[in-house]
Amino acid sequence: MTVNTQATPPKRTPLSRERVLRAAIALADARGAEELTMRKLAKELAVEAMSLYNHVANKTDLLDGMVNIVFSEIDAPAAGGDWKAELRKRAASTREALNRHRWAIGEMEGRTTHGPNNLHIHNAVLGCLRAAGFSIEMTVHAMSVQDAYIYGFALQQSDMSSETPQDFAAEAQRQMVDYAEALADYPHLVEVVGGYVANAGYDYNREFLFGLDVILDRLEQLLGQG
Amino acid sequence: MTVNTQATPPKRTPLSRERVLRAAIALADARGAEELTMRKLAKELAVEAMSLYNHVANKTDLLDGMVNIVFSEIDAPAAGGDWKAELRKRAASTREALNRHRWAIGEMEGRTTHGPNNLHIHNAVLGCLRAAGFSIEMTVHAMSVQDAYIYGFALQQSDMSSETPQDFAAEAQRQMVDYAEALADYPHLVEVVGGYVANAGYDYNREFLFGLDVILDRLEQLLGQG
DNA sequence: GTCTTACACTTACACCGTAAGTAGTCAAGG
DNA sequence: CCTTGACTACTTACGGTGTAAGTGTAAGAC
Repeated sequence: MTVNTQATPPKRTPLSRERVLRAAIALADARGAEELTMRKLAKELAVEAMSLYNHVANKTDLLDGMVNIVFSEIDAPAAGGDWKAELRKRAASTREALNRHRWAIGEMEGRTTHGPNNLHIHNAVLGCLRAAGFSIEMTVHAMSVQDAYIYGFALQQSDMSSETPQDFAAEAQRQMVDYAEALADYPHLVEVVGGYVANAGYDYNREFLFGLDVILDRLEQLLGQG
Repeated sequence: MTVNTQATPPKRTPLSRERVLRAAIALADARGAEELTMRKLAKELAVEAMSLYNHVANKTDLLDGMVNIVFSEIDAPAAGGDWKAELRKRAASTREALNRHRWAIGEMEGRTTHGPNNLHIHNAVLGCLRAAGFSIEMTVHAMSVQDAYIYGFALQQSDMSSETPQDFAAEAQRQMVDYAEALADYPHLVEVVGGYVANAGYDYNREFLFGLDVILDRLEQLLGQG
């Protein structure tokens, strides 16, 4: 005899779109995008797969909702302050969000519908650039180059298995051995990856910020001379 | 009675890894990555699905082979010449290749094995930068920022349905109508997309080259002062 | 009490990648 | 000539996928 005297099995909290999306993100974070299936997600929620369809229209809608939540984790830049600092903050928080949710970068590709949080961030970036004094035309250029860099960097990072500089160095050394027979064809890869990265390691964050400042510094020059 | 007097049905050319990969690329180019299935590919080759496995180990191997072919379409930069021009050529040909094969950018994500053509290009880029006088450390930075930008730009472009500036302008105007009720929340998007892009259009190639020169020009400055 | 609405359930289907086994073709060795 | 053995294309089958369609039931409205 259980404590539960008042009928009904253990009393499960009801499903909701929010709960479904959160669980989906947790599952994708933990096990990767290809492991996110309607059946496995349902099991995680102690429910049958088809029940999910009472809260999301289909799997694409599920992914749209998940991506929208990821965008909510990005800091929108403020207009009128130190524009470079604001844009750096936005870039860093974007990278961090895409880093927390590795699957997201892949799911954004080819998506034609942009969620409200995505629009909100981009509106803020445009506002920040305009307030800094960029012309409309230059604002378009500036946002375009930043976005390409930020997402591209996240994409690159998702290609690499190793995370910390030490891991990366170890991985680089392992690959040097694996590919040994072919390395004669790639002398510069040997020099750079084998002779430098394998020792110094590769700090994603430092690397990201360096490239970001390459872009922001040049944009600042163009702003001054425009 | 056909001309074929010598027995055997129409005499089909035998399968080969090359033929399988080419057909797979053609199918993915024409109908998108998600339409590329072993069965549909087999049908395209007038063969049964399982026959493909005599020439590719599995679907991942198929995709690896396809990606490797895409990399073969990229111009490797020469070392010792005008390094900015060489790297511009490499960047442009990469963008063009990823543009011809929209599915490729998505299939490169998360792939840990790099094909020989990929290694060849990156070796050449490193060689070009080293010959231009960059330190090893700066060479790593320089390649990293360029790669992120190039792939990121391709990723962004794959998100947009429209191709030509005119198409883009039309699309922008259509979206302005669709989202009309929410636009009050995004004044800067309205200004830039509605007031400028919708009229002037958006030239991907011009945009790409502008951002690329932002990066290359700043790298040149850093080379001079380093 | 009855009716409506919401939502989780079951069943079913067409499609996927691919493991396993079968059969036809074609070149080399006798 | 026939035999053999290697290829390679075939058939069948399995467990997985997203989701259409229909069923059952519990809570709230009158």
